[in-house]
Amino acid sequence: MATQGERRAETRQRLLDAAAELFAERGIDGSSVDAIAERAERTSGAVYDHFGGKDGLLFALLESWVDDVAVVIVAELATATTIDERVASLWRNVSDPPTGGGRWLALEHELWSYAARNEGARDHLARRYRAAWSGVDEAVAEWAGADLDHSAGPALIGLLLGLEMMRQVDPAAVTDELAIAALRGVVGAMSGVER
Amino acid sequence: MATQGERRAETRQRLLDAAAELFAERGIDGSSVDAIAERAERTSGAVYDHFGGKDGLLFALLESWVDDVAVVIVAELATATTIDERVASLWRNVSDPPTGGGRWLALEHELWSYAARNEGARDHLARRYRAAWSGVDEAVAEWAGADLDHSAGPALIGLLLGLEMMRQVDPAAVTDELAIAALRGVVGAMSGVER
DNA sequence: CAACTTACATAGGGAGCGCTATGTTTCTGG
DNA sequence: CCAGAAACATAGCGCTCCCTATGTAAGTTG
Repeated sequence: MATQGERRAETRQRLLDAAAELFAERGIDGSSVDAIAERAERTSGAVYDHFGGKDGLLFALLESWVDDVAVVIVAELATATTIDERVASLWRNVSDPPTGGGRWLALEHELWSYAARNEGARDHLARRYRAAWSGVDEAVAEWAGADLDHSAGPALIGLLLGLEMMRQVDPAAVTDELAIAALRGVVGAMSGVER
Repeated sequence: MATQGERRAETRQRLLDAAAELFAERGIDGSSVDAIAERAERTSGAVYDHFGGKDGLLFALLESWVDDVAVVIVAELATATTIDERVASLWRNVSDPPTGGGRWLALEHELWSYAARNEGARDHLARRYRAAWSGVDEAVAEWAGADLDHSAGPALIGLLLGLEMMRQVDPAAVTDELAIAALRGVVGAMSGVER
């Protein structure tokens, strides 16, 4: 048999995966602790022992999952050389993300809605986004080879999210070319290369 | 006494207003029918008589509320003359909307999450956004005085939504100047005026 | 003004929820 | 090998939710 530590680690991961799936599918409020435990092939007792409750599970999910995605994106960005390639890389990671099986945006929406009503979740979300902004700012400043007129982070991340939302409504309406053109337009506007 | 028609109309509006407030505050799942009715100073019986249930109330809310906002935005857009003014007008209507008391985005998020799990709501949302896109496309083509390289609707609406999301995380990070610069960048990229 | 209808209120059933208290099995340290 | 702890399972309490069935008062119609 496995050690207790191994058993515990696997149960933890199973619960996190199950929660991510169910939150995206049915919403946070729509996912009962029992349903999450059942999908993880455990029972609710395990959830309470590991995370103390539904909120604890949500916060733990937020931590683990964001770290995973950030690593992949940064790695792929480093291989691109032109601005178009970099922007395309960003867009690809949003429109066809490496993890989460396309339910990424659904979960993100759930977290937003939840954060709007929960201070702890709000702080979590704010930290995540501020970190992402400053990462983007550094990268864009480097590409542009100059200081920025405006912070590019909020505008670029916002556009990425907004484009993906629109693509969700109608995939045909947001082609890759359109997305890349729009993203390039914002990069240009923030770095002041035009006009 | 008022006529039955008047009574009915007022109850309907009270219920819609109460639902919009509560959905934004506590989420759709977090708002019970009884709580909505109580805020409207009615009882749950009135909700079921008027809308047949929670879903019916949500759909009715969607119809009425979108129409209201669209009218205001189109009217204000008509008074602007330069592209910057028009873009600023769009942004102002998103960042400081005429109705809903700032809870606009919270309700929008709720609807998105709900639509992800409900086909009827998904169709509603798609219709709304497609209408908004084509409206924006027509307007931008007219401003630019030329055909567009890409459909500007999805990119512009997406950026507006995304910027407002970022502003929600940190109001100081998304100044009006930044938002307008980014929006202008996208308009330029879609109409192909640069490069 | 009586019969009818409309508009909403009231009461409660049935189901599901989060969480706690406690039981059972598996591992670990001496 | 055996106490004790750790990891999870089980049972059930108290609450809330959506919805239906039914009651009642006000308005409408002939």
